[in-house]
Amino acid sequence: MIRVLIVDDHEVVRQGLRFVLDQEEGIEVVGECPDGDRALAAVRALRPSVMLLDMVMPGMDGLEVLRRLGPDRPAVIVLTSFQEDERVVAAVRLGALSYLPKTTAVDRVVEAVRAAARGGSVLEPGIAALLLRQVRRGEPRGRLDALTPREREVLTALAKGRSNSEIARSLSLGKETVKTHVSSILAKLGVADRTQAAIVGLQQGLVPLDEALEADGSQR
Amino acid sequence: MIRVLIVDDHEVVRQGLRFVLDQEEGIEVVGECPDGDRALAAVRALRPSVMLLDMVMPGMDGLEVLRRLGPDRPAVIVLTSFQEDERVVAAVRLGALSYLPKTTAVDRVVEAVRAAARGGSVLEPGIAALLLRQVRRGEPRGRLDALTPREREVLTALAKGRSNSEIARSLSLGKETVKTHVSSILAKLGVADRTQAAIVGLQQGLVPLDEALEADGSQR
DNA sequence: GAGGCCCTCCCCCGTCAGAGGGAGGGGAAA
DNA sequence: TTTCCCCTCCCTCTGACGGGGGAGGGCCTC
Repeated sequence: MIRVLIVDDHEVVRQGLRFVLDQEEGIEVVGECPDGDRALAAVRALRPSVMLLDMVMPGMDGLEVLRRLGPDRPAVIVLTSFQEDERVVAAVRLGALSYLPKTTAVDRVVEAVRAAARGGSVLEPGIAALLLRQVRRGEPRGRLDALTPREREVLTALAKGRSNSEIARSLSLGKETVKTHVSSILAKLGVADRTQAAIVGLQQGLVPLDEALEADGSQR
Repeated sequence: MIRVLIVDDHEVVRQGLRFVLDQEEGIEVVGECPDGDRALAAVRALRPSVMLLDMVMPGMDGLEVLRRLGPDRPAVIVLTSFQEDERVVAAVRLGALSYLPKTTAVDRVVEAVRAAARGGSVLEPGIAALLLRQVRRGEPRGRLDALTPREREVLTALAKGRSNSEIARSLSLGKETVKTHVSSILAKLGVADRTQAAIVGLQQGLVPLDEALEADGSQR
């Protein structure tokens, strides 16, 4: 029996997936979660063998969930609306077995679930092309891996267009500390200034482009 | 009987919606379409009273469908993944009755369908706030049409991560001139600094995100 | 011709950003 | 324990950035 956990903030999507998967033999949907926090808890509690994971969620997004999964993790299939996203590569690097756009036919989703249970992958043509392009471009070196967690936080804020003192305020730091972090970020990323660092952060999917300037929580 | 047409390129979403709506009394799903062309044909052929319309679709998108609907149109409920989008306003202006994020609970979707059949609207709090904000101030930031051609050129270079003097060199200008252009760009876009301006440029597609840091023309 | 916008360059001036030091505390690994 | 890295804050200093102006020339429209 393949135990599946569905993680998606859209209720219609969860119901649709459950409806489809429950009709399949040998597949059992053991849980649904609308966000990342509950997903991590559900993984520990339910021990699913396969997790269908949405990338875009309020609060903790799919990438963060992937980062925080322990070593004893389920096989992860990422199911998302965005193909052109740089986060495809990031997700694969973080251990996702399959990366399917939501436009995928339901048969393929079922196929991916069965493949994932065996450690296999299902690749849509569009995704395959994107991955190949990334590999070909060489040195995809998820350059963000060199950053410490704190630096990644700072870069996230920086990629949203915030100034040093705004970042300091939002992270409850002195602005000198922020400057220190920014300096090492620039050095590690090999870029010249904060604008270039912001671009790298956006390219690596640290912040979705369309959320980049929206003041989260506080307003500008 | 409320005759519903579902338009969405995601099969899981269509199945989920059909599953939910078919369980409701007085509601009948008369058709599903994966794209805009077939949606327009289905509207003519099936005469639905309510249409659930996705914004993001390959080929003709939701806005275009709204534009091309004749006067004898079904009540339209837009169902999409994007809240922060300026397309919310555009869709409402084009006659959409309700604009629901896909995170909406299924009950609310059913409610919206029944309301739409009577010509009514269902507003999610997030969308309501967005519409109010839009109404309150005419144009938000991000409009590149206010820029002069030269300013757009400068913003393009800026969005690639270049400094003022690099921009000056690449456009054969004095750097004081570049500063003048940058200042009016910041003013017209309503942003605080060059990083935010770069983000706007990237969001507006002035530079494709994956070409942002590549030195233009030559590589690396 | 006069007014308007755009492009170009110039000035001053204050602030911010980034480089290059140092330094203390904590935690993990040797 | 020592060692190393991370996080935090501090200092100085330079140059870039960005907000005020102004000014001349080109082009179009009225």
